[in-house]
Amino acid sequence: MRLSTKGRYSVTAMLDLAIHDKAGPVTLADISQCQGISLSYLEQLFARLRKSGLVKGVRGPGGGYRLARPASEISIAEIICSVDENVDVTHCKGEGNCNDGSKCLTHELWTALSVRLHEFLSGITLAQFVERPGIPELSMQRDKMIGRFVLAKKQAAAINQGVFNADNAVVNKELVR
Amino acid sequence: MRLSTKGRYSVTAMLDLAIHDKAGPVTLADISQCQGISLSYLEQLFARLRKSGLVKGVRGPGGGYRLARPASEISIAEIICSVDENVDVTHCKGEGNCNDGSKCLTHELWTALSVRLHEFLSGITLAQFVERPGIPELSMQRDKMIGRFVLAKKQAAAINQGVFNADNAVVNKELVR
DNA sequence: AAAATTCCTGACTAAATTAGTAGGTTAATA
DNA sequence: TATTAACCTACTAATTTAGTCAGGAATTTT
Repeated sequence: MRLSTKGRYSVTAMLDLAIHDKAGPVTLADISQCQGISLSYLEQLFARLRKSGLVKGVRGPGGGYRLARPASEISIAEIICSVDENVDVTHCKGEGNCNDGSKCLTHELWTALSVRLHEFLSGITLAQFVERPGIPELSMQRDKMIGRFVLAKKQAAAINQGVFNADNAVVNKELVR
Repeated sequence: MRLSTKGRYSVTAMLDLAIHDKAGPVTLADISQCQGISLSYLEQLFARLRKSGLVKGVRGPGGGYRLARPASEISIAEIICSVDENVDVTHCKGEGNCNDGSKCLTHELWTALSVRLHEFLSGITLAQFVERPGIPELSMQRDKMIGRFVLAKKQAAAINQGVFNADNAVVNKELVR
């Protein structure tokens, strides 16, 4: 599992979509302006997100992109994996013979870590972020300044606990079998 | 927080050091051979690890690198951060005005995620990995095939100097075979 | 003391990835 | 029909990654 700027851009863009999900599609031009990423580069990223079934494109005026599924069913791990094609980590192409004929030990250890990391990010959904206290208000404030008019009440009502609860701590402790 | 090949190389190399910690220093040439990374590139990575106080270099014949602290006190997060200098994520240099004058919302959300990820990796130590069942045995098996008889060599040298008493000799004998 | 071994440093190069550009087409709306 | 915005392909520039080279400096063995 890799974590580069590509993944970061995608996650933040998806967050943008999640925040405005109920207000309709979000254009890439808006995201481009708000986050300082070039439009065409965004298009490349969204082409992958679309192929992975994470977003749906809506053409024509008033169109844009929206989440293909509820934000509560889209994990951070999914987003990152869809844009960062996973590279071969091992150098031995899974044949298991790294220079000395025996199984490569440290590579296996790294793989184990990578799996745990993936599990961790799989447990975090877009919804958990968007529903954090204060976020809906901030979102509205920004939209106002830009000129986007979006929903008001429903989001404001969606205030509950913070993003991360005790679940993650459990994952952490289970790391070493 | 970033997670690139640089971080992966460093973590796997540090795992190698942790595994052989009791047998003495590990040379970069060995790691280079075992993991298929170039020696000079490893030297670059280890220069940073050393500056971060994670490893200690031992010069001269029989030298190499070893952990500066017990493996139980070195986290994966530390290793990754020491080689991957953190880039400015926000594009607004912390001034808080991303294009529209208001605070950049999605960037903050990303930062929140990044913090949690860091916490997650900070909770994982090298020792937790190395001490998994079966690992020490595998490690020794591999060393045998490569032709490293580090422990035996060190032990012999130590006995010549009269360091080991009978009890230690027994303990180390078990380690070798 | 000499030789072998290994760390350490800096400058340089090739490959890969990232980021951005340009120029279109298709589909939906007004 | 004109406009909007997704969608697509190919190309380019910038940056990062990975590796190379050459030359020390420190330390142990012989």
